[in-house]
Amino acid sequence: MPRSKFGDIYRDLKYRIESGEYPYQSLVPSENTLVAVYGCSRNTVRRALAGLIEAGYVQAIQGKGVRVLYRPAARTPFTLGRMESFCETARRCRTDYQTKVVHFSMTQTDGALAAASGFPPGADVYHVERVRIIDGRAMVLEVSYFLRSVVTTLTPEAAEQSIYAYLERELDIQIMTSKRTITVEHASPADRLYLDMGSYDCLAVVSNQAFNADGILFEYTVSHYHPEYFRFQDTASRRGKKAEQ
Amino acid sequence: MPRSKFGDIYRDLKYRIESGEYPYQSLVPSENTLVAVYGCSRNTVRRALAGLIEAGYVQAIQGKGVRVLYRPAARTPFTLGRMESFCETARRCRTDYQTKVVHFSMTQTDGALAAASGFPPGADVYHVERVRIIDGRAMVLEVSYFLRSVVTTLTPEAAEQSIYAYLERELDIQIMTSKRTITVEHASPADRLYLDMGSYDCLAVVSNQAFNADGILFEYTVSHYHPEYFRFQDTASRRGKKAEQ
DNA sequence: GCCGATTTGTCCGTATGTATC
DNA sequence: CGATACATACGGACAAATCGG
Repeated sequence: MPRSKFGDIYRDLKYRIESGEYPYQSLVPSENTLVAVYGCSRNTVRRALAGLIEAGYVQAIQGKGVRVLYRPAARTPFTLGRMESFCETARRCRTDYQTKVVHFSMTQTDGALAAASGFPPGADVYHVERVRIIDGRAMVLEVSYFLRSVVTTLTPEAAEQSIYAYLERELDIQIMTSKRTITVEHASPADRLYLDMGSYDCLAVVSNQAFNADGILFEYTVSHYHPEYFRFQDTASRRGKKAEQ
Repeated sequence: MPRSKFGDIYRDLKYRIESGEYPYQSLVPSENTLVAVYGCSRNTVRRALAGLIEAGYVQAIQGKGVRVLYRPAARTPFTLGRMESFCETARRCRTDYQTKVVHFSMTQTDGALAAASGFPPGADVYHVERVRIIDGRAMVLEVSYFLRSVVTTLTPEAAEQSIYAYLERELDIQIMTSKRTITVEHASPADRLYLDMGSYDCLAVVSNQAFNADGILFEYTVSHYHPEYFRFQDTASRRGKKAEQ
């Protein structure tokens, strides 16, 4: 279901760039040309281009054109980026994976958890701990808390599959905003218990806060990644000089 | 120098949010109200709001309003985010720091470096290695390559200070786009030689490609961060459904 | 160096659709 | 249902940067 015209144009241009029709360092057709091609206003074309800029696919150069910065990745074994869930990432990378629920309970946030998660103190939450197994190796330990006032019902069976698919399909809950913090920490005894750490004594820790369509913080997850299965990509672009201060 | 009206509005709203005038979970004034307040068109207000959404400060809810998601950070000792240089980060965090140039040379890209950096093979580059010392502890090892066809002159003295300030002031080179990849790796002998690794045997590795205003890749830097001084923050928001595929 | 054509950047006004209350 | 609020789209105008003659 093509929801918007600028979204269609965005996807079309993105596809043409990925397929090599607009190669690295070349200029895509000018905005006025695209207006004629797609039969829309210049504003709509510019919104599509803004999306490509944000995705790091192109860069606009005033007076010159829009240059392609995209290059096909030689190999991206397991790249975490933007707003994918673990299951989506695994599917995209065509890896074989499995999920094991090692803890499932209902509890209330205490002071420390409230401070770390951003939930109000004393709130009812589901507490779920899962181990992600990739190609037979336990690679990720995820400790999640879901606010029960939003996520009314949750079962270990749903957690065994994709929780996000369950939330979206059954409870009609979508993640609209996601705030992440990445750090590197010593592996804890729990990490050593559940994960195949091998020669590593550290791991990548991703703390994530998810907000639903109403702007309510409803999920807090801390994911512990084995170093060999952690990779995060990001693109930053300076637009107009807005960024400062 | 306020270059744009939507940039002014963006900064003003951001300041009001940070100062607590629009607290967490509240709704900022409606777009039409802001149009009246700032005396501009709705389009301009929306561009300012789009910036705040991307920064994770607010979230728009159709039919309801724009909700504040920002909360003052309790403790952010050394947060790497968006498009700051090391010196800017250090200044923002008011930490005492120092830079030591441990290598400076001119060379050409070989096959491996060309593949990793994205530079063309055989290109003339400056090769700079620097150690960042924070509060007397060597915490970051940065290995950088600068394309000489863009960065025509570079000296160890400029590298000892802020290279970006030098590039911007002296050579009028600005970073317009920056592509980053974050991984976690074992500490190499060079890391152990230069950094105070303590009990850690891993570090955060940030590979960075920087493009200038012409969309030319001119810098490739691999930064090795001590785990205690690495923190990366990021916000992702789903807008319009554009993100899929 | 100037000028004009091209191209992106900013801004305005308006109309219509959709979701919330 | 109507009022409010955000989402999408169109059109036009002018500024700023680039480039070629």
